[in-house]
Amino acid sequence: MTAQQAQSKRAQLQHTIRLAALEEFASNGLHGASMQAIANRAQIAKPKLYYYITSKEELYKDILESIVTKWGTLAFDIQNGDDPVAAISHYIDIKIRHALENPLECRFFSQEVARGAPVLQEHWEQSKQAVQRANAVIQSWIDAGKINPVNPTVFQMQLWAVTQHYADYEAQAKFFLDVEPCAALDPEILIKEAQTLFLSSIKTKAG
Amino acid sequence: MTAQQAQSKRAQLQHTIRLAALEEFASNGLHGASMQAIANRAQIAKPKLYYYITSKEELYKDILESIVTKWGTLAFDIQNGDDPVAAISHYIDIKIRHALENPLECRFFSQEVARGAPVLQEHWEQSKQAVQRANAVIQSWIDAGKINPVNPTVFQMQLWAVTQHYADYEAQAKFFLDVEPCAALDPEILIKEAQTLFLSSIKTKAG
DNA sequence: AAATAGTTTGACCGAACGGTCAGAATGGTG
DNA sequence: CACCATTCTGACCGTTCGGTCAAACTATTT
Repeated sequence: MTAQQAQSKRAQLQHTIRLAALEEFASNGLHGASMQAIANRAQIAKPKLYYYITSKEELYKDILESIVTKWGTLAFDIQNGDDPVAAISHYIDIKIRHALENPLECRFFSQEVARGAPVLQEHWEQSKQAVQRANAVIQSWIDAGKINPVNPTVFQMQLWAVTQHYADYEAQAKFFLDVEPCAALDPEILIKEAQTLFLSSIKTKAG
Repeated sequence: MTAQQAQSKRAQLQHTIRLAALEEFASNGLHGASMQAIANRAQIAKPKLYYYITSKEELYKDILESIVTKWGTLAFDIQNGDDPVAAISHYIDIKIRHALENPLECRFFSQEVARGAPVLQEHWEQSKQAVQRANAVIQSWIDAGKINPVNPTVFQMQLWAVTQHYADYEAQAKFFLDVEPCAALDPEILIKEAQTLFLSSIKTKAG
């Protein structure tokens, strides 16, 4: 085995562990997750697991941090500052697809927030800056008469709520939409309906 | 101590236990909750706790059942079948107030759903009937041209997502809205913004 | 006062928890 | 082959887990 192969094998195992931990934390939260269960999911012995991590809390913090970092890049970071319809449509599109494709990350995150976000708090300041930047853009749309007036922060939370919902309440959504638990939700209809909801609410009578 | 006083004291203690368990389960889920922690929150010794309950799972199921029963009565059970604006406005009003006043129940519920709703599943059939009844009403609004066409089930999930959000993500919402963690969110603005969102989306060009 | 019923608790159980460690296996390098 | 670093694991640590029980305490009844 070459050094590259060994490194790749190691990286692969680390990825397997992260996935196993993500599953366990997303289902049961920090306190409810069991290291034995994570080891079982990763199909390794518990001491082997501890060869690759330092502790339960560190593993939890690492995963949370990587989620926050990743999400920072796909925040409501409006590129098309002058076109509200395009910006909001695009955000809803990528956010719902992200929720359907990464439900574990989403539920991990909401588990943390449900606990009062003790670990997350360190990372919130940067999120707040993203929210405030978006607030400024939304406010400029309002001032320019491009959209009906709304509370920009509340509007962003509504966007978050609707898009995140299909990850957090995946089991319920599948049940109500008659989708088999093993099958995937259809993103197209959810995206379309969400876009309809938010775009018709912002449209001015002039537009 | 009279028999009535004893009964009342007993009922009061049972209520204290339920509240302590609700807090613990809402924060940490079924697996993450500790019976010792529940006893501590209720300020009683652990064997005393077990004098009033049978087991952790039974306590969890009892609380979940009482939540589902209570929510069944305030479901999207449209009284004003002929007035979509009034029906939706009223639903948003009571649902957001309920979320702000009972965040623990809401988070208990979403913790259960995040796990895949293993315990909740028994109760879902009745929820589905409520959803389907509401679907019929919404469809009748569409057929009568009173509202723009939407997918009725998705529309209900969007309503649920936005209203439930302020309980599930209470910590985040307070942070972004600059509300102290100990203070309460202002229901009026959240209700108003939610009503604006959903009512402007359903309004027909004719209306 | 004695008997009875309901309530509370210290001490304890086996199991599972997060985590450790010495040593066995494994693999690349001289 | 010997050597060394990396990877892996059986056995184990102290603690906490959900849960029990006999005994003590309190309150009501006779």
